[in-house]
Amino acid sequence: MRTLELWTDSFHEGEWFMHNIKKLCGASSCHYIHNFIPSYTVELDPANNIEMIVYGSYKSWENIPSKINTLLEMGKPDIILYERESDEIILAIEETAAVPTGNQALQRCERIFGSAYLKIPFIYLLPEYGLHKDGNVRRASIWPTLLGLKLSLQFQVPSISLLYSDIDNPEDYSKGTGLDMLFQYTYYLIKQHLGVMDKSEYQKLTALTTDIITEMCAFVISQFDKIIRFFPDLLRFKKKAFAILLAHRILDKESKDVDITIDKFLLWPLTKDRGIPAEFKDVSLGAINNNDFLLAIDDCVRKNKGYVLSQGVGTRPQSKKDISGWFKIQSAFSKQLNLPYKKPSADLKKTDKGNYHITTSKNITYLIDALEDIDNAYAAAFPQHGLSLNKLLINTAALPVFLYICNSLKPRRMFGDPFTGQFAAFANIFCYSGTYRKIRNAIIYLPYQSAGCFYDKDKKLTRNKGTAIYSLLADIVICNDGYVVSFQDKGKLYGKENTL
DNA sequence: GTACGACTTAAGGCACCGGC
DNA sequence: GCCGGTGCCTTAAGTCGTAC
Repeated sequence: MRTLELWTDSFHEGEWFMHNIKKLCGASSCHYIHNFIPSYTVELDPANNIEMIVYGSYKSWENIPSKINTLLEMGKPDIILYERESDEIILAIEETAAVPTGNQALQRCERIFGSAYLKIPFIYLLPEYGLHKDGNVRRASIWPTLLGLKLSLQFQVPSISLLYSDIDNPEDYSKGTGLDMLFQYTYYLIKQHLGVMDKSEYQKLTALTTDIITEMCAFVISQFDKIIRFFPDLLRFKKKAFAILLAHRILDKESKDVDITIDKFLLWPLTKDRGIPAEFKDVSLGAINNNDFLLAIDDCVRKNKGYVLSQGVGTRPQSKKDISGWFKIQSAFSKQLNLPYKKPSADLKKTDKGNYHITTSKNITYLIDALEDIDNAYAAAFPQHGLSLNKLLINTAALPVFLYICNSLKPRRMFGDPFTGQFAAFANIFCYSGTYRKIRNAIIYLPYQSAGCFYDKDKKLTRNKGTAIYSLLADIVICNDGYVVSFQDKGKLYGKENTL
């Protein structure tokens, strides 16, 4: 009898998984190892029994397999299904009831990316409709679904998002197709992994995969215009042939693709190639708090050298007391590296309620046609360093740029949720082609974060979820006062001192 | 044009946990 | 006990459509 291990954040999630997967199987029984570790024997089909052991709370165990540890470095999925005998992760699952508001909808995307990057199948189960605290219903974001489709194509591994609930029953598991599809798909993946899948079941798996992709595409088509002003690949998303092709690519890794347009999947064009459509004309530019670098980037957009995608912008003001405390800690981080810390030259703008805006640029995502324009803006705003971004990024200097801004002031906050997930989603979607060919530079700008936040007391790059993701997806990070951490150069710090 | 309110965004709060 | 990292969730304030 083969034994599978269920690694979860809590026993509760393990029990939830077993409760649902058992429904698709024959007889089952449960006993407890050492009186507390649940071990199920499940009749997968009349010819195959399997044992499933539930390990709750990842960090409580000493024998955690190294493959699971590697996956956890890029974010913690709720459930990981693993077989020790073959040392293979069969599947990772993320399950949430969170209402999709703002960047929260993107906060789990680094897990989606991490799994696909490690060629591990991933299923994300989330509500299509959620009840917001204001009493109104919100519909899910398109970004996790877009990311899943792109990753499935790039890494030839299932990365799917499944939706539950409906508009009249927000957050209700029993509505919609998501929950049923999750466990049906899981059941097939287990059988496929164990090599006990017959031909008719493989056909059913193919049909199910095609259905899931069709639903993911349909969801994006019905929802994109609520979230972005422009969507680049609509025709493909409407074609059933694409769902069939992608299902085939995911399930039959030996197959040679015949569709040479895969590389152009979801390609975000240059302004100079497509011009500025009318819907971009009224886009909101400008800064709340003055920032020379970002004002120059806004100018690029005004001159048709790039565009922004956000629809509506947000600001999250903070109290004066918190702000001054965080500035002190940021300064201390800079001091550790003997760097200056530069506060904004003018006072932060005050809100009606007496808080202060920390927002610089109102948009946090820019797609800029040429690195040269970013380089010019950088050189004008931070002349003291004498740095050329064109030279720093010499291997990718010909590529356009995705610029991500995080105005977070609280030290090291940007390494955690929701920022890491948001960056991971955008960096993959904007900066890599359908065959995972790099097509844009990914540049992060953190106006308030000291470069010192990136290093420990021994001046080594800190190891956390943020730096793990940046190492894979970011080219450079521009920190406070223009100091640059280069992830093309293993986290080396650049500035006028040219130190680390 | 402006007032309103439904809706979106972007930031930290906070609970939990592990190391010291 | 405190402190820092992580991850789920809350919320200040801006946006934008609509009605007058």
